Amino acid sequence: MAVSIKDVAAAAGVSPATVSRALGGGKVSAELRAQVEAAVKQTGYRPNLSARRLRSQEAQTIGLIVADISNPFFTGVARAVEDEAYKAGLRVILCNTDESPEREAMYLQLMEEERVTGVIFSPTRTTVTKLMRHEPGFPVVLIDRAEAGGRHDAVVLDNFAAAQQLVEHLYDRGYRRIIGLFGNASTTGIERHDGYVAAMRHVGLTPEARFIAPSVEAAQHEVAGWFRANTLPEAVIASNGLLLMGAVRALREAGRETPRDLAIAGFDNESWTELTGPGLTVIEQPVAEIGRTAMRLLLERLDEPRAPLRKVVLGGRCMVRGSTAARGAT
Amino acid sequence: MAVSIKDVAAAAGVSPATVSRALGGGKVSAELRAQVEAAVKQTGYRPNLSARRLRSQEAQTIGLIVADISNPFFTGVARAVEDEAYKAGLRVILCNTDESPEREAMYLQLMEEERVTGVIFSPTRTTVTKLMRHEPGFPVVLIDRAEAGGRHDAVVLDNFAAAQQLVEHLYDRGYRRIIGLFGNASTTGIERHDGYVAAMRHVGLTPEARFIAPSVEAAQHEVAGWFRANTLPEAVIASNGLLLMGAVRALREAGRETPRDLAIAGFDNESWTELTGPGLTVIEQPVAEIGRTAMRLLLERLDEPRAPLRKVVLGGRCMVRGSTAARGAT
DNA sequence: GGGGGGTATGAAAACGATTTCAAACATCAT
DNA sequence: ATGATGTTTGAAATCGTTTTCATACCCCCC
Repeated sequence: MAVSIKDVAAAAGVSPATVSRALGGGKVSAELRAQVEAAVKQTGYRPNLSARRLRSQEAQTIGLIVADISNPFFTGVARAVEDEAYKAGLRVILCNTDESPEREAMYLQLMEEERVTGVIFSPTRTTVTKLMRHEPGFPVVLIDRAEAGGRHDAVVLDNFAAAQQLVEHLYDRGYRRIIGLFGNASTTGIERHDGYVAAMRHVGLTPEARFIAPSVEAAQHEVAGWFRANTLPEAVIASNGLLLMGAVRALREAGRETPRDLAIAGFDNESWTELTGPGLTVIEQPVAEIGRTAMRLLLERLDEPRAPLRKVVLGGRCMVRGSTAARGAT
Repeated sequence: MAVSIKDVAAAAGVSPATVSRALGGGKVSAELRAQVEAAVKQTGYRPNLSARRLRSQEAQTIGLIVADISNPFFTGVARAVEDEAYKAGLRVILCNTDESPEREAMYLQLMEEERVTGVIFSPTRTTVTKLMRHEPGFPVVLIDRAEAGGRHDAVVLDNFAAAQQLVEHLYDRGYRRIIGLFGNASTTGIERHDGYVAAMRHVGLTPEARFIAPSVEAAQHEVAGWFRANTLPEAVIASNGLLLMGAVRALREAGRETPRDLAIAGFDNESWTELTGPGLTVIEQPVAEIGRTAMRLLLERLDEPRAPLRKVVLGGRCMVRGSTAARGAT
């Protein structure tokens, strides 16, 4: 069917071995190399990657398994990972799990069957514990979410400190009754919750936390409930971009405004947070840096499989905008 | 190294052929099948996809090459494609070109080397003409953007009609001086431009179109220029989500408001368009439907390679929001 | 009881590349 | 001139599957 290395060899009047060497950068006389290149051009030869991988036993491919491809945080990370991988001569298989443990398991198995070189992975809480049992046949670098035990390299945000920052900022601006909204699928939700609780206690306030599904709808429903029940707090902290959007939607639907009726702060500096109302105060994550670091950790791990585990913790930056203006200033 | 089908065969006391048949759904006695399954479990066997693909000559994999993975339009399409592919037992390799013809060429070549079953592709204008020369070794379904000549199946929005709709809507609301902002990388920009011009002429207005790079920054810069030069129109139509965001940003930076100072309408019903200012009037594209249809066309093409070409044109829906409230109503 | 027809199984070929190994040849020092 | 050494090339083995082909077996019917 398609043209194989044998056809090229025949056309160039050399052996398949020589063609392989000429294309793979081996030692070949300039004369034969030219013949081979001409033959390649003439026949329109394209190497068969399956055959190459089978024989050489290296896939030159990494898997990138993210929880939600429509979340700007992950697309940002993906972009950085892809750029770095490309520089290192590696291909990337991008997989989207939608926070579903079943799909995570499916993709991890697929990665084994593809015999990938390594995997960068943002697991759900469910899988993170399961990962510790069955050891896959490739190194794994966790991003965004890490295990407590820490059996894999990881790069994460300093979630505890970031949540603290938000609480302190709101406290400084005069807000006292502050509810925290956290995603229940990931470990980041827990860490941010812990930072929130610690900071609240530290300034002498009573923490009120809600763990909900990581979706716009769940957050919107939760916050809308506060309006209906007339139990609106002074401020809300949303643990990620989806929850943040849900909170904003609920506010708009109720015909209210931030910060007059409810101060809002959250995570993920998505481009729309700048454009809604007076702008939303958020923690900006160093997205590209996370992707680059994950790739670097993976490459180093491949180089040195027995090196000690490493967990890189990056700091977030608080972008203050109008949604947390000083209380009563309006 | 890893456990192969021979190891399983040895463990089960059968031949490799039998193992292959047992796993592949061939005819095997219940007894042996049970032995094989036990052996698979015991040895932890995972088939090697490279070997399988090499021998069976079918990749069971499609490539999905999109122009911008951080654009919600494409993530929406990708999600639908992935779901459908999964149902059909196909894997998906997702590639992001960032509207770069070089990366497009690179990925198309990669797809050839992977010997993929087929490709779904949103090409730049540059590549769409080049595609017509070199015929790749797999069927291609174009999405979002199609060739004029039409050598490949395609599924696109009715861009002409959608742009018309926006112009008519703005005209009805009392706006007269309407500038159109179009992306210069894709064929959609051209089609939307044509619809805009036709509709403007039809109602007796003078079209004023600008072709710019498909980025937030380019649009922001363009619109900001209008403020500086004091040549602000009454309304602007932005040809996609990025340009729309640029226009909104420029407006905010100038401290102005929509629709009082400038009416805004555009394409792509991204979730933030609902949350900014009084909401933005946009054309909603049937994202999931586009993905599903593309996958269906591809499967049908694989089934019937010689069937006549098909181009599916889907209609958009106009979501009217506050950014195009009747002129002077405020 | 012997031949025909189907079925389950295994041996071996094949997929398309890389890599090992050996052979051929050139180079150079003795 | 001879042997040692190194370099370039080709023949053949190999990677882990699937698939073809042959074989052995069973069942049934005449």
